[in-house]
Amino acid sequence: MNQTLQSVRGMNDLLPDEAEFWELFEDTVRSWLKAYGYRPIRMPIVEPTPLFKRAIGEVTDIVEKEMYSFTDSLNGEQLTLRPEGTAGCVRALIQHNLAAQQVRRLYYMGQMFRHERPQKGRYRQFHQVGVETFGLVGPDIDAELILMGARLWDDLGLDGIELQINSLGQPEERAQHRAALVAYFEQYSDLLDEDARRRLYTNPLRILDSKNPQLQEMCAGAPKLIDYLGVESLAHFEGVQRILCDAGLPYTVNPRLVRGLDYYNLTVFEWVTDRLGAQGTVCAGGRYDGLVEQLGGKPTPACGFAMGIERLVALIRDSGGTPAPVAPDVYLVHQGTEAARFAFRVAEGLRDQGVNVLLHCGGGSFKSQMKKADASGATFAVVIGDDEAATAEAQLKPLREGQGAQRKLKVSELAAAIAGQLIDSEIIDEQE
RNA sequence: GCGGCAUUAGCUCAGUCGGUAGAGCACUGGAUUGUGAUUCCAGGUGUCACCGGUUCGAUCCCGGUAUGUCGCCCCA
Repeated sequence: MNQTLQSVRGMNDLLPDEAEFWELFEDTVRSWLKAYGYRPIRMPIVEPTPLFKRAIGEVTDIVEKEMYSFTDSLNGEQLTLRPEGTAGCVRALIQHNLAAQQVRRLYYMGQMFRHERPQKGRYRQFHQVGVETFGLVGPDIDAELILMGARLWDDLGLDGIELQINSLGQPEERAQHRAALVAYFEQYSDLLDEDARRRLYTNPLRILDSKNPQLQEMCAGAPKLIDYLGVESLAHFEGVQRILCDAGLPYTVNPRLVRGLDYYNLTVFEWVTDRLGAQGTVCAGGRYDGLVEQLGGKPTPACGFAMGIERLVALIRDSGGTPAPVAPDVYLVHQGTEAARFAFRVAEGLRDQGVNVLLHCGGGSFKSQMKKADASGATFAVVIGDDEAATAEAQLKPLREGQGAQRKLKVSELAAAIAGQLIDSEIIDEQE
């Protein structure tokens, strides 16, 4: 195997079986979004590096060590392959003044790039569906975004995905809590392990997640974020929960749920499964009211989430979802010079009438062509030799059970006969 | 970025106590020269991931690299 001709580590090819699966997933996602009135937007994969530094935060792991950043050698611009979609979406919103046009609900799907060590469910090029809303203060829209998730899991036939929610409050509330938390941990600095010491000033909230049992005991008494939330923040959080309760959607309030990106405030949520090992989060999001202004736009409240497509597709696969491969209606078998010329006309004529035709190419005996017809999964073989070509006829041979014997038909009758039998067999399928 | 495990035919895998390898599936051809799926016959495939070391000799032992996988970090 030639080492130089491999895909980049963590960036994978999707072969036809897998790609068909993805198309099915994408179809489901699009009709789900349409049901909620969301409209598509497509942003570039490459954006100016400062966009992500300003949006995500200079001191986050993503910006510090995971971004594919480079200098355009032709003009010296600092560019980055997008590590997430929200920043670019907000940039587009501001640049085209979409908020003024009452565009409030948007979605996109596409690849993102983070230079992490690849693992199952975590790749350097990965794909997200992003859903963003602008100009809506919530909590109704927060709850809508959460409820949408539940419907999608249902549409995809998935269960066992659990909802966790939390409120991060406003930045000043969070800052007060963080200061109190650091002060608390400093009191017990002799108890902190190496890991916790490192996080004390970078990410003190993560200390609460420590698996060290001694630390867990001490953490139980640590200041809680919810005690630092003001009246308005609490009311917002309660408003979200009320709608979730009204909808009968079960959830867990996880006070330790935080986000890896700096721009979130108030509502945050995650949909989590225990079936994907270490990468259990399939969908996560929350409110980011300050981001639009932070990036130079007019103050605009916003809320959204992102789903990991690789993770969701893996879940669907694991739960046994394997779609039937896409098969043509007809495999067109032909032999002879005149038959070959005629076959092209027949194939195009059938396609004109809505029949999916795989035209045999490359010659070979009838026998070998029939083998390929069978392997293609086609419902029918249409067989044309020079005899048929001479009389503008074709043999219509059913390849599957219960569809009768081979018939010789005028080419002009072919499409109708195929359509008729396809409908008949669908009725039979439904009765079964 | 850190640690554990793995890497043999297109796919799934077996195997050699160190003497350069096999099965199933798939593929190709044939069973009276124009017809698939079942059956029968025949056929081919691999630098045993890559680079180096030990050895008379390595796919098997050792080291490094690459890729995957599990966990950590972090995250969708």
